[in-house]
Amino acid sequence: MIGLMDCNSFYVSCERLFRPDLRECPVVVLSNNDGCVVALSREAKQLGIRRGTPYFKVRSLLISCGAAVFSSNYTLYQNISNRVMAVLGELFGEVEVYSIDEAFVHFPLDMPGSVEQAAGAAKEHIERMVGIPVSFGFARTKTLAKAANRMAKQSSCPEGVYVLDESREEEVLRRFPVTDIWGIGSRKGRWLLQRGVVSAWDLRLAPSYWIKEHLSLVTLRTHWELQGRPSIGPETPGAPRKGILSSQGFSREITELFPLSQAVATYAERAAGKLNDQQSTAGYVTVFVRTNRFRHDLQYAREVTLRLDPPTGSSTEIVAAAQRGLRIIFREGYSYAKAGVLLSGIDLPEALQQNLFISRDDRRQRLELAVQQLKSNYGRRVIHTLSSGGEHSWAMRQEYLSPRYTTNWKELPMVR
DNA sequence: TCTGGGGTCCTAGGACCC
DNA sequence: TCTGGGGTCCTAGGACCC
Repeated sequence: MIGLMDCNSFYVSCERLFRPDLRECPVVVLSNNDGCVVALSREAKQLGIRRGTPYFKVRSLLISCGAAVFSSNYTLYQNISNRVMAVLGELFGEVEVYSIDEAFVHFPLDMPGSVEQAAGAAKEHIERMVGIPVSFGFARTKTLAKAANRMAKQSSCPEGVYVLDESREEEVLRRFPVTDIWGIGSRKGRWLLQRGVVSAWDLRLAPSYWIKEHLSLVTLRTHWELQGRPSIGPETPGAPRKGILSSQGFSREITELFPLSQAVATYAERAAGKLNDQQSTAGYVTVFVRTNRFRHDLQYAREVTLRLDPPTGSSTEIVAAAQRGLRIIFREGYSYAKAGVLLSGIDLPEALQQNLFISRDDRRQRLELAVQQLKSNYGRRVIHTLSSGGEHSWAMRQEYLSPRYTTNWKELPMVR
């Protein structure tokens, strides 16, 4: 059987780990720029707040209820996630990490006891070793395991473990809304509802040719998975990214070229850093800028893609290209709210097509290497291009950031 | 005042080939 | 009068995921 482990309200649980005083209290975690609510504790859900709600709309409600509010602290969450996955790996062997708070596991045939017992023990062990509450759903396929996991999170399942045996599939899927199935989003969900496909069981019974014709191969796989035929393979572990995006909204709108180009340089450098981490080169740089999409006046959004020939991993070349791009799309007279840099055409250097007409500058390569070395030893911001430096008055808002308890010597939790 | 960021895969359609 | 059939590769955009 395939199992899906999912951390309960993961970001909230990470914050609570170091703030046990918040265990009973409503807690929310905000997106970048403290924009939207992206994680909620059970108590916060009971206040009627939904994931994705803009913070400014619920701020007064949260304050009046004595809720704790946090900015996203990804450094902390990623570190806690690594710990959860490591413990999971000790218990189940191979783990397919699907997201920061989810992983698929297999129940090994030689494991003693029932699936329920093993998952229950694993849940307890993770909570004891790392301190994060998790849920397990087991079933014949990934899609069914996802559904089982959802069952495990319901109040009717206090153990937090749900094993969806084949014999129980019909009973469970008949009550399972089609719109809650993994792979059915809002668009397909609406389309299916209009045609009387209401439950997961309905989708399982629908004719395959009808699904293939009107929906897609992806939905056909979902349909097979609901029938118990595994159709979604494993993700390749450690596969290099095919596109690398760094973008961010500004904490205040920008009208001048200079701060905008500073921001674009910063994002380009961040993207180049991720590119270097996977030791690849990029063939294209896309730069985009846009005004506040929630405003009705003076909308402007444009992007441009420049070719890097030959492909490069050099942060200085990538920054320079991004700034060239910005000068092409920048227009005076607008208030910019967001910019971003996307790297694509990504390849490993071995696969690199050598450009016969341009010889690589050896000194520049040595410089790149030295810069990378410094960054990996002393942190990403220890050295940066001049164009990304200076004061970032537009920098992300993070008013409620918790300390990086587990990854920074200066921010270790104190026990008094 | 204030509305996230980062990915993946698939499909359709165009350009091009024989 | 009559205008094939089969491919590949690339890109943009859509839908979905967390």
